[in-house]
Amino acid sequence: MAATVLTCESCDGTIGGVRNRFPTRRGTQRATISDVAAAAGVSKATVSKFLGDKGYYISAETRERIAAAVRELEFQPNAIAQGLSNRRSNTVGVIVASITNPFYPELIAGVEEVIGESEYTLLLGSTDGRPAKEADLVRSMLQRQVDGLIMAAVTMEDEAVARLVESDVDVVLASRALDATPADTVVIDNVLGARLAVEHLLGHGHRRVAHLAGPLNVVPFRLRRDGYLEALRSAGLDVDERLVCDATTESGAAAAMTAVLAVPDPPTAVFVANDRMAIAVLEFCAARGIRVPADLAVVGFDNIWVGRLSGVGLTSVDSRARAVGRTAAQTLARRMRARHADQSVVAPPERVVLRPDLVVRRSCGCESTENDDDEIVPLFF
Amino acid sequence: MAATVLTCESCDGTIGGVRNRFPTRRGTQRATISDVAAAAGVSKATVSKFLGDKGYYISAETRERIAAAVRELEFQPNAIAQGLSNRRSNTVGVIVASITNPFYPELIAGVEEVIGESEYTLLLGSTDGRPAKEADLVRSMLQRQVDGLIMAAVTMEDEAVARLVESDVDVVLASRALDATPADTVVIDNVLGARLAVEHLLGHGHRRVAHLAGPLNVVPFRLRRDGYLEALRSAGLDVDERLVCDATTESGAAAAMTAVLAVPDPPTAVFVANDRMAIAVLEFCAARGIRVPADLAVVGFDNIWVGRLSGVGLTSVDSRARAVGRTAAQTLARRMRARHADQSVVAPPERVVLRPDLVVRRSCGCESTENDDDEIVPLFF
DNA sequence: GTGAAAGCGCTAACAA
DNA sequence: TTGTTAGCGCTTTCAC
Repeated sequence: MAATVLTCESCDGTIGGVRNRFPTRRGTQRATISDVAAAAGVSKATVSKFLGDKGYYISAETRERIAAAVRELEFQPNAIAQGLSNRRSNTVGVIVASITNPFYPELIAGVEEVIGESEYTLLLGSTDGRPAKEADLVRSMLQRQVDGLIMAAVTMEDEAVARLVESDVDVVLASRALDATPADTVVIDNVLGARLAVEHLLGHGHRRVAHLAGPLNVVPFRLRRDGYLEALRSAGLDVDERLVCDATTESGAAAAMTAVLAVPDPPTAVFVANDRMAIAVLEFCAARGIRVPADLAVVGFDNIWVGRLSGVGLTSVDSRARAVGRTAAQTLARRMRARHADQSVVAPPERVVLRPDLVVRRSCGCESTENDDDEIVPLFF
Repeated sequence: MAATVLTCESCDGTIGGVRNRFPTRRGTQRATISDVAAAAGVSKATVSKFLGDKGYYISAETRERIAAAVRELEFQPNAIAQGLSNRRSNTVGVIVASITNPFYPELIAGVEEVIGESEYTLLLGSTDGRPAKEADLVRSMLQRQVDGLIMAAVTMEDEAVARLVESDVDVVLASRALDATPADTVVIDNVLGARLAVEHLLGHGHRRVAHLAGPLNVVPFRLRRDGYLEALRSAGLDVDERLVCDATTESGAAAAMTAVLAVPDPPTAVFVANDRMAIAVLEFCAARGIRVPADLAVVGFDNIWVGRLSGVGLTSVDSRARAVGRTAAQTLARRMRARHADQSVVAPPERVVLRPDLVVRRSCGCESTENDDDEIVPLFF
């Protein structure tokens, strides 16, 4: 049972003449290491050694007495206090652009897969693509002394990111690399991914391929557009500026598509910079009676799970969210371990580039070749 | 610029005869309140007062000097230290069953919507439906001194939850209510939701309605099954046990459906306990050439966004994930505020029951009536 | 083997 | 208006 502090009427809430800042609080106070020490009849230091089991010698008898006290008082070490003393919080921050875009939960799950095994806990933040919120989150996480930070959403200026990377937290970028500053990075090859997509469409015989881009101040989107351009040029095709546009919302996507399709000699295919937009395009087509892929072939990017549903059948470039998350977490873990063990030798930054794959389904004009791998994942949760 | 600690060769890393535990660390040390105090030529206390701006009087001049020092040193208060001193971490934990089930990100987004405005940060955990992991997460969050906890996944024993609720953290249950112990709770009426679903199917003339249930040790799933049974009974129909079954994975769902459809006088409709499973059923039907809704009408539960895609068209009971998250966060915020302000008066626990709605689309046999509300949400992130 | 003491960075009560 | 001081709960050094 935890130490219960009773409301003590005779007591004036004073300790050594100085008023206690936290007189009597409602409920049950948590036991502290001092309580345990007192109960076991030893010093705090001994209890601490016992708890840390870092190879200190403690007599079997003392050991047993402490264990009993811990059990009795249901003692749980206060991680905040430990953190202050150790100068580490055992906590890693993960900043994503949007928790409701299925890409990110997948990435987070990858991070959890590896971090969850350790003693670390995840501090999560979602920026909704708002740079201000991103800055806020970074600040707040640094103040909370995260030991490491995975940034899967960076709209910040390169320079700000660089400052962060050079600070004394370990940072892994999981969305874009930095040109000037070397930093641990795990990304996919966005240019290649886009080329894969566009080349596939060209392979189907399309010559007028549009591109629905994301906001070009976000690096991966810019790279995807670059890949699109490259693919066209390598095929000896001219780029028609009117076929490249971006949109911000569902209705915006519809408007953009309307505009693109109104161009003389309209596109017969479109490469969309991410699946959420691609799906919006699919919906747009369904509503307008535009047949996919007969009238318009569509390829997306990210390969979120929705795309594989038989009613959707979206061909998409797999951006390996889970693998990115996993790799980023591994890189971070290695980094943190190194810092913990040794304070001077710094390994050079790692830059992992994962290879995206094109997952072919119906929307590009192929027969769905996919051998839909039955997931062994529980469906309830 | 932050205070840089240079590697000082002449210095023996000793302070007052006692060896410093953290000699010289790589990189830039963060400035502390003492650094600021020194730089501004005032005491720590004054700096603290300045930072907290809790209406302490500080001369304009001092104020300016401190501000300058803060700026100069890029001082960021250490939230861990603040937490230790204040006995609060300004952090709230959110435990969900699965981050990759779209229901939960939606709930989390709701929580963020209201918590994000405040100074609190989210500590996130996903249990994957594993009770052991759930227990671990709770422990770890308590050790990290979360000020509040939102539990959107409870497989724990009632009694354990009750102990938690009676502890000195504020807890809001967002998935099930407790029978014995009063506790802040935000849930939807699962029984009603299930009735809505089944009654709708009965309204379509179905008389043989199957139920694909979730694991019945999880309260909401049990309640949904109860609602299913109630609806049948109120309609004067017999319950055929063979039409009620559960499954664990995608292939399991397929097996369950195969079994159910093999029963003599097979069902013409099925009410599925959540959308992930319902979608698995839809996929199953598509693969087998079973037409939905002609051969089999399907209604799910949760109304995850995927259902509204034109290629899916899943009729489903909206479980108001976002609203639940938002409400839970508001309740929690109120609770934490109260605790912060006053330590004795305890408001009675709130129990909010949200009303689920049936969202009608094609899979039940209706013409899709849905007026698909263009979201004004950005599609990129 | 065990304990006393100092200190992690911050806050608040009280004195000046 | 500002400073002194005593913690918050824990870890580690160093002395016993």
